[in-house]
Amino acid sequence: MATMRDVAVEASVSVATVSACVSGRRFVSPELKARVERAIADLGYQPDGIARSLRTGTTDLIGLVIPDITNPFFTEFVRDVELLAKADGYATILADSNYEVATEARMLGLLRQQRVDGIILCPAGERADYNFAAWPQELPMVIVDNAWTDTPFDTITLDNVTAGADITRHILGLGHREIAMVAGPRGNHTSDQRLTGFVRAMAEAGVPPRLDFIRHGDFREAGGYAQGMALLDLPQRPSAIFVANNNMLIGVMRAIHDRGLQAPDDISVASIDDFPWAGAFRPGLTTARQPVRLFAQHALRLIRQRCVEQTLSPREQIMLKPDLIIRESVRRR
Amino acid sequence: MATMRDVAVEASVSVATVSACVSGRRFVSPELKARVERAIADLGYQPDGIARSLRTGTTDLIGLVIPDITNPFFTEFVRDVELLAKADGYATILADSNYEVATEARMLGLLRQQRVDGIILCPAGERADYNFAAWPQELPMVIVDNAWTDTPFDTITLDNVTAGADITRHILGLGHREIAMVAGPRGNHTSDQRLTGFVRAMAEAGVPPRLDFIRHGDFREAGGYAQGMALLDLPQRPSAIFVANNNMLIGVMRAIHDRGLQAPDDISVASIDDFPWAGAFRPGLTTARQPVRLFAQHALRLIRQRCVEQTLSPREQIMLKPDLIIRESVRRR
DNA sequence: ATCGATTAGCTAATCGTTTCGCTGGAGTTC
DNA sequence: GAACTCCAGCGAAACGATTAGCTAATCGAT
Repeated sequence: MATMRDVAVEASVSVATVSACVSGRRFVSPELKARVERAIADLGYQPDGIARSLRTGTTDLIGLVIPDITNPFFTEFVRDVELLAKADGYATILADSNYEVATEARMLGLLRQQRVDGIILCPAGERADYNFAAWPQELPMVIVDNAWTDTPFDTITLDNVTAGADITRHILGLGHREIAMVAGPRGNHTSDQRLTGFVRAMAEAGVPPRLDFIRHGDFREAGGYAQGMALLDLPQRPSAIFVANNNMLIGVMRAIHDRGLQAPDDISVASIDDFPWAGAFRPGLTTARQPVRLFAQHALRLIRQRCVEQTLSPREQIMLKPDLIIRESVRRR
Repeated sequence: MATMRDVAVEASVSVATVSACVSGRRFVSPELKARVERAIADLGYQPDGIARSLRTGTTDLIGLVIPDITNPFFTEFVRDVELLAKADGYATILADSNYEVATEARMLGLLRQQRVDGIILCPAGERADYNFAAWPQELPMVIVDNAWTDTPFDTITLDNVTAGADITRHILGLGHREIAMVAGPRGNHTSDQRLTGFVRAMAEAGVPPRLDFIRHGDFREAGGYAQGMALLDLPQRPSAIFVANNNMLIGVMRAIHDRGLQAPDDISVASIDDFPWAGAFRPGLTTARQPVRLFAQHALRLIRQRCVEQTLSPREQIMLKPDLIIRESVRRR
């Protein structure tokens, strides 16, 4: 590989001048510039990003840590982040924590070592698991999606209470009273909020939810399947199921299928998180869609801001509203 | 941030000794080791990966370039690559080319600048668009999925002809004769191969395919929808449609839905590429599944191999068989 | 005692950039 | 024409690790 020194020799100038040409930060006379550019082309020179990073202290890399890229919400989020980052001249290091807090911690450490310019974290677990007192304050991090309120970091979340309440009100509005919920893991912040929304909307309607209609899954398909099965096998099964996320929804749909039932004829279904083909199959699924693109935009804006700003502005806690997308999976009762 | 020098001062040893402790490559007496470790803990020191990389010439980073992360095949592939890479101590830089050859080229250049240890490329376009003569031979690259045969690189692909033929034979075997195909873009290698398999199987069965039953989409949902619509609106519509990939399948399903038809009652459907919830909806979709995990394993094995090996072993061209997954979307005729 | 082998730990060079601060010639002002 | 200011271009010092090569201490063998 040709280095800047090689180019300098070839063009009979100093390395400083080559650097000036490449970066364009200093004026170089047209004559020398032409010589340097020729030499660069002749040698096929490409600047070494590592050396540059060492000197400048900036890598143009951002770290993106998510719990499960297979979940369409995160797939979409990764796509949007990568797209916008690229447009800003950043590359993205992707790390999938597989919902394991230990893995997540390892990856955060690794990103720190790689000297990324900023980190976007969609946490796998709960507050108690983290020790952010020791976090280097020159490394901006923004927490997206599953954020608790008392971190020192910027956060971006869905208004999960509203999302849960909106879906529940929609189901209630179509005449259902026997409504079950497949929530996420007990103690998970996001799950708790969505459950709160459900309970609140039910209370408003004067329909206290039955305890055995509230079940906790794992935010993955298997959990949805298991909890869906449990609900369907109840002596008196619900007339509608509200599922707390997309993957568990898939599991619930499979359970309904396996019990020889049809949605929405035999049982109605709705969930939080939209996905690209939620409308492509029968039944088209009614969902509360998260504004994923906005999540990505805010996250990158915050990182850029924190990277350049001198005086620390107060942290932002952004909470965005869901969009209710009504398709066919909840039927009037 | 504390540097190695700070640690050295704190522990009253030389930087060389600190380095020896951290890397474990040299023996250090227990006494000094303890002092160094104390200092590291006290200062919260973390080694600087950038500086290390500059010196050692290795970044423990691999680049992964794909055309569309939203496509479940690539989502799964990204997940597998990242998972296996992580286990090997590599981090993954993700780049989505959005099926644009120019973007892809930009990202390849960027990865080169970042001095990644290896690149896994799922090409967006065709051979003609690339100039790999100038590729630095110390940077291993393996081409996955949409690979042409005359590159200097290792390649890993599905046996696309077999996949196309398998699906077609399955449809033929259930009594269909009026079979249409929604292929990918004209001139795309993968698409051409799948089409070849289709034509070959039809010819074997003595059923020459009708020309207006062969249509070219864009490997994305919109194209599938458009071509599906065109097929459904034909005066004599086919009894079965073979779709060349998953995303176009979604589009075709939507077209069938929008025309008030049902699969497989009114029309049968099958495709290449499985996806996680292909079986979760009605109808469960019959597909030829690509062995994604194997793709990832081979790709990483090849990169590791090329990174350490002294003498250049001949390039490998790996071609793997699909798994036919029969569900309900093709009905006996 | 002396020599050589062994070894823990240190000094300093190195990786390839960026950038501070200097130099020397050209242009401007009296 | 002396005294100034400019400014293009250069030399050399960072950045923070790794590591080759050296030093000095220890030990055993002669």
